[in-house]
Amino acid sequence: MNRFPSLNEQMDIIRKGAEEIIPEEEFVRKIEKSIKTQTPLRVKLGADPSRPDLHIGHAVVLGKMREFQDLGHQAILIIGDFTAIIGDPTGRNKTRPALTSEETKKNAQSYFDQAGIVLNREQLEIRYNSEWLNAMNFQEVITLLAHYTVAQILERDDFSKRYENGIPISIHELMYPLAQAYDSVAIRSDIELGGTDQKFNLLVGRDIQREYDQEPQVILTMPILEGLHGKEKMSKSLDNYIGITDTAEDMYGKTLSINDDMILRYFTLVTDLSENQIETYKQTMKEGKNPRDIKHELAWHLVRRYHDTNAANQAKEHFHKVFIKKDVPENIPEYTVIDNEVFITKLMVESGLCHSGGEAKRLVSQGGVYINGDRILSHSIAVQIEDGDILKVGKRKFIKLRRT
RNA sequence: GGGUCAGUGGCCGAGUGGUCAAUGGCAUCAGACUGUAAAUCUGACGGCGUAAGCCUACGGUGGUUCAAAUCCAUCCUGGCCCA
Repeated sequence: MNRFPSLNEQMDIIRKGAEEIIPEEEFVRKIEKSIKTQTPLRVKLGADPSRPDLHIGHAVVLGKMREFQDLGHQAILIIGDFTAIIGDPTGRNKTRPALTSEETKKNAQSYFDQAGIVLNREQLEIRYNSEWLNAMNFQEVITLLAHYTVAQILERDDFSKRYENGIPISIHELMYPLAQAYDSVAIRSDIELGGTDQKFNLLVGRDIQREYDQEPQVILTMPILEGLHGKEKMSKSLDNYIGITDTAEDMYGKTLSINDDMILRYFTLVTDLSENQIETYKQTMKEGKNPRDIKHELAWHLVRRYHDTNAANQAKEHFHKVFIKKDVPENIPEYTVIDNEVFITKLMVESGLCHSGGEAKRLVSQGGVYINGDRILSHSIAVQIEDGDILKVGKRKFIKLRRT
């Protein structure tokens, strides 16, 4: 009785969507050994508690972790509560602000709540890296640092670029990869997952484990998911993301606004469909089916994964109603108007649809404001409001007006 | 410690005494076209005001001047060179 699937079955699942497995032969050997000895592999994933809002870009690597869980391996989520006081410099061109320990704790909880949507919480080992990093004394820190050289650290191109461009690098930032690498030693990880942007940090883990006489971990990198417009990576600050906790309607709608050429990539990286199913979609698209229709399928599957089938159906219906038939959505916020007549710009600001009068004025003169479907033509007029009137600003902001 | 250069709107980056709410690019927003795609085109893009106009902004503070993002002093932050 084997508790693990065969090598080939495992490899097929694990390779899906993965960017790199380094080194792959070593990984195959680990899997073989695991099957032979009936011992689960220890699979490490670091969570950065300084960014508590997860989006489906983060879920790419979480999904891979889940696949390892489903194959019977031991998932270990490292909450980087200690390393958060450094702040991962990856991809940054400036030093990150340090977090207080309270913020970190709060964020860690919220991270866990969201990651739990994708991961199997029952089979998850959660470790805080302050457990061992806080316990190190200065001598132990020196010992760790002595295993690495400045040249090795500066190989990382975001460091070297900053250095060349005269952008400051604090000493403590250089220690980040080593701290993260030490996590691998502390939990004796067999494999560590991460985005391709983590490749350097993950590789340092191998070196350091070797220095501490451990069998080095294998690393598996997942692609970084592009945001909705397909240019930059998905990120909250660029506002091109689909949040794990977004409503079903938002998820559906945002998915529909991605570029056509990202449809298959999204299928592979963010849905739980098999490669065969995805191949079928690829074929139908090749045969000339409107990509729009495939995108609707994608959106449906995405919502189904993060909510459920029912929510997916409702989101689809909602989308058709509001954006295809251009009806007014249900459940829109209400705002109570007191006066008989109000200036349109004032109303837009007071009801929270605009940040300032200037913005409101601009929107009106550009023809983006409607009451009950009629375009408002002048920003300097007062309008009569009836109970139940619908104010629409831009493509998707609605408010229902109430009279007392 | 010494020398030197720099810090401008969400970002990049012009401007070096008045015509500067500050050229230009990116991002963003609205409109047209569509499939809430993409590409393209048009326009907007500090706050308050229906408007005339007023207010706040060019690292901080203080000063010179009728007038400063622009000049001076000082402080903070960073780069580079020398020690």
